[in-house]
Amino acid sequence: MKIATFNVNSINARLPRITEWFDKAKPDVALLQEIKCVDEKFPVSEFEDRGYNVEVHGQKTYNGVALLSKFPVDDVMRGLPGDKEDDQARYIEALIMPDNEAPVRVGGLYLPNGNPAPGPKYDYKLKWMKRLKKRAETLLDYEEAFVLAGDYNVIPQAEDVHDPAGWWGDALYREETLVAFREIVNLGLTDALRQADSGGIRYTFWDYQRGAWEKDHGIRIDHLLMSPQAADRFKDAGVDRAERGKEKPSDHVPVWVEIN
DNA sequence: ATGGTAGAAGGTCTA
Repeated sequence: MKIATFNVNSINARLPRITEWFDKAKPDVALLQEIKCVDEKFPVSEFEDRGYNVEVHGQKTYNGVALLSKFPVDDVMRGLPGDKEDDQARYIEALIMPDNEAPVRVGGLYLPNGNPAPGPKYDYKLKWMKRLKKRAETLLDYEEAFVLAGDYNVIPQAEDVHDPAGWWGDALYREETLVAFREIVNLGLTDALRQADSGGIRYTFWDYQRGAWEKDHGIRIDHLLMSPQAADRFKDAGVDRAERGKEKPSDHVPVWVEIN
């Protein structure tokens, strides 16, 4: 089963790129972030026509996530538990039920950027990460295969950024962020890209500004974290880097994992 | 030392 995550930076602005990528990459499950539209404006039929079940957790202007699956889905959950005041659409989860493979639960997430740090937006990011940790703990208790994938807005370590010294202190790359991220990973999750043999670890985001793509000034912030039961089924993972060089691209590229 | 770009919405914010 191929599970992909892709921060599309507006589903409607990106529609030609996305449908083209779907037809080529053929993910079984796709988790999309920053769709930037309400549920009613999501181009559902574009994906239903390609054989996907479509689950959307939309929001006007900002954020918004979606889950697309070739297989039947159950237990769909919209929103990350743990804060009733939080009305930002950043999390969607479902149980994927293939016909002749074991089921896999997937969570698609758009973790808050958190800049400027320190400040209220950064506080929100750290709180959100604590809630995500809680959710991961709950899912681990089920002792089943799951993948938490999305735009984490976290640069895990120096090799994941072109200019570590320049980035240090940013909300994506500072001590409290890394501690919070490690607390989640250290529950027993495996970063899929780090398992990939060949060219697995690559950047997944290049800013639109300052010619970041041309200079390969990227960062790795889109991650797929696997539970032990999913990690045992790991086959391969990769980054569809070429998408960044196309016409009207997102500033992120798709990242995927294949499990048996 | 500031602004460079992109998107949605709408005359500004977020990234």
